[in-house]
Amino acid sequence: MFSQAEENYLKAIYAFEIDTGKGVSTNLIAKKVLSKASSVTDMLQRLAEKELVIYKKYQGVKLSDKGRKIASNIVRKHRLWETFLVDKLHFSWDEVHDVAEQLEHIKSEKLIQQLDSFLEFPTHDPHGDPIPDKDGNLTKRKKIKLSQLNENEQSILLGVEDSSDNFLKYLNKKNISIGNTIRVLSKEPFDNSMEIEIDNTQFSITEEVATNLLVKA
Amino acid sequence: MFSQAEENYLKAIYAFEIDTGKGVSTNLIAKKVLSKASSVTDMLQRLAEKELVIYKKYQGVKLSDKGRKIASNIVRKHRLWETFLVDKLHFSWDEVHDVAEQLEHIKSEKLIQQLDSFLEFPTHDPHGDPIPDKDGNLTKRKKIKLSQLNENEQSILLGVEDSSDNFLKYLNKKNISIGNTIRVLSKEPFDNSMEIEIDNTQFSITEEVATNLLVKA
DNA sequence: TCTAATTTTTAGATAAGTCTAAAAATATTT
DNA sequence: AAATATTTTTAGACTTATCTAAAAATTAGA
Repeated sequence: MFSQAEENYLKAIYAFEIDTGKGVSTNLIAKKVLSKASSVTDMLQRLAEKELVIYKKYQGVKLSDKGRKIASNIVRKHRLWETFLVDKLHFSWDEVHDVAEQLEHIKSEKLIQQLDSFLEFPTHDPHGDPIPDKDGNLTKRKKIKLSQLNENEQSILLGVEDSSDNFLKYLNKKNISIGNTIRVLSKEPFDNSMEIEIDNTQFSITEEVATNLLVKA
Repeated sequence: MFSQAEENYLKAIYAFEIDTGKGVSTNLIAKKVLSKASSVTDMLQRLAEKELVIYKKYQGVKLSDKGRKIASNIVRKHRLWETFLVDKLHFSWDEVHDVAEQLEHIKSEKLIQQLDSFLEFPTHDPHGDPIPDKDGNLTKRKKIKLSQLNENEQSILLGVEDSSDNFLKYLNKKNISIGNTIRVLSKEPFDNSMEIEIDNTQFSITEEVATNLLVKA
């Protein structure tokens, strides 16, 4: 079995791997697990010895198949517990994270199996994130263009259609980033522009922009 | 907050205190938490510094009010989780212990509150043990004489009516001890003796014995 | 009651996980 | 491409929780 610390490091690496696909840097992990770079180096060396990660000094780290399986299983547990907390114990979705961080480390095959069944085999957690199955497979999440949302609907930004440098720079300037919740305040029928709100800030975007932003369906 | 190790020691002391009422010995704790006496001494000194226990060298240890509150709260969580596992996730009562040992250390006031409510405020766990309330109060458990059980019923031995030396020696010789599960195989109407089974061993006891054994009601 | 057995404590080690400070490697900038 | 800045690693230290072996205290027995 693995310690909670080990599991947290694997989970952090897993999260970054999904996003980027390449080796994850020491500093990035340090920020995620709230520790210092030197502690991360230590841990990566221990994880490498256990063959849970592939690690070369100064080159960042990747998960081994074994490591990835463990990581996805922790994410699975985390998201099932979040679902439990919201659906059964009436937590609001901003209260669940800390508790799920603890619950995800409980070790019992049967517990997770039964919980999954009790929750009727959910595929997504209350945030809309996919729940990996036992083998780590994720249900591809359906995304729609922001332009397809109606007034007063909101969703979460999952990606972009156009990843040109110019477009990304625009997003950066406007402080729009992956994970943001976007609410459509109003739509202008004559040019299909929309007023949106992100983090309590309101501004308008053109149709061009709205069709290039993908939000959770 | 307290570490899992600390919580486990407090829980162990709490369990013995309830039984005996006096200071708990180092060796007894060591056996309970599966560690060595020297480790226990270490931990007791740390717990004493935090004022969770009253500890004097070679004199055994008692819980402080603060320590008892923490301990009873862990027992509360343990038993609520056991109830959850059996009632909601369909665990059998012999499968729940290890998992509940882990779950009892999850830290969240709200979680326990909501779980308690979700389970409809149970007063006893699946083994019939009382679930302490937030303030550590236990619902006194109802006990009945073994002689009141009918054929094919079973229960758990909770105590004795007659604690004379002779009777206790008899119980010892027959290998009957607190916590044993006793099943009534048959009752003899003419002398009220009964055939019972304990730990897969069958033997008969007189009415006298059966009326002096208290089992869970 | 004095000796022997048992229990408990101390002393010193070890492993996991963390830290700070300094050294080494890599990346950036002019 | 050299100098500077940043990132990463190493070295050494600390804390928690554990252990073994030996010493000290208590308990039990002849």
